[in-house]
Amino acid sequence: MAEEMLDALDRAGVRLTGPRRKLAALIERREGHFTAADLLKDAGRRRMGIGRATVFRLLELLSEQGLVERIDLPDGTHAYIPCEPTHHHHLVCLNCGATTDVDDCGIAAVTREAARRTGFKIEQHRLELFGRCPDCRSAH
Amino acid sequence: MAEEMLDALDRAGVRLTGPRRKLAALIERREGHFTAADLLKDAGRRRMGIGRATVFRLLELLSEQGLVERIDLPDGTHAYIPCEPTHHHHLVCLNCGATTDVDDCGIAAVTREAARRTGFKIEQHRLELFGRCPDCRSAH
DNA sequence: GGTCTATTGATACTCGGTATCATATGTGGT
DNA sequence: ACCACATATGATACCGAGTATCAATAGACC
Repeated sequence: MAEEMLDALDRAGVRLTGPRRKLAALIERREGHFTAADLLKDAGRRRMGIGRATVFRLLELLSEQGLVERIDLPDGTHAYIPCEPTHHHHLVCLNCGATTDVDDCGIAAVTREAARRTGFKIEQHRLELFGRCPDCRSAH
Repeated sequence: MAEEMLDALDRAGVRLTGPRRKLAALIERREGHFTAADLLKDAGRRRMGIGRATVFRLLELLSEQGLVERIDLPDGTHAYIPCEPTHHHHLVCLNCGATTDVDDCGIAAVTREAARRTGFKIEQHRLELFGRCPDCRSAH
């Protein structure tokens, strides 16, 4: 997956620098959602001298490429999650933070219906689902 | 609608103070979404001496009562919109910022399907729709 | 009106994110 | 393998949204 990110960066025509490689590796070993501060802490712990700005810059790049997405958690805070660059929605575990992607699932019909009722022309949507992942459910 | 807010505050057992009344009135005359800074500017223009903290405090109260909701715009910024205290979703005009509420529209089926596919137990969801409102569409 | 607690506004702070800028480093051409 | 030069970097300063603190104020109930 770090490969995937680096490929995407390459395709985007940006340089494959040391900090970017290291950060991609750190993102890879993360599970669930994470914040920029989390990444920075990871980097700091390993004494890679990576600057705050660099972290934000990479997250922005990756999010332009759709490999990472910024979501809004129910408590109002932001987090990033690694994901596939196709349109999809996120399922976030409220307990452990694990995330999964789900594709359409019938949203198209919902937006069509909402458009019909309101007269809006709907151009984008965002759907986020929150709950308990299978692991956290079974761990009673 | 300012009445509605004040009633709700009263019901919530908090005091109906001057600043709260004034801010409720300001929210009422807003159209579409707004930020805390917008409200503060409104208040400043009218030389009501209302503090920053007070604005945030009221928005928090109102959002606990479900009369205002904080949404995440596609550009990543936050905004508040006045709305009904029942569960619903928001339609936001990307052009003028107008908002409407829509209720279920078939989301329940979507979450059920997503739950089936992933094994998650879904407890909350957030759906935001963005597009062009009827007025902005007709204004070619 | 008086009392007492909730609320206020000023101020300082935190935290996520961005702008700036001199320095360092990939990259493509030779 | 080297060079040149644009791109990326990290330090630092900054910004804007939101929160904590706290002495002063003002609702609410008697």
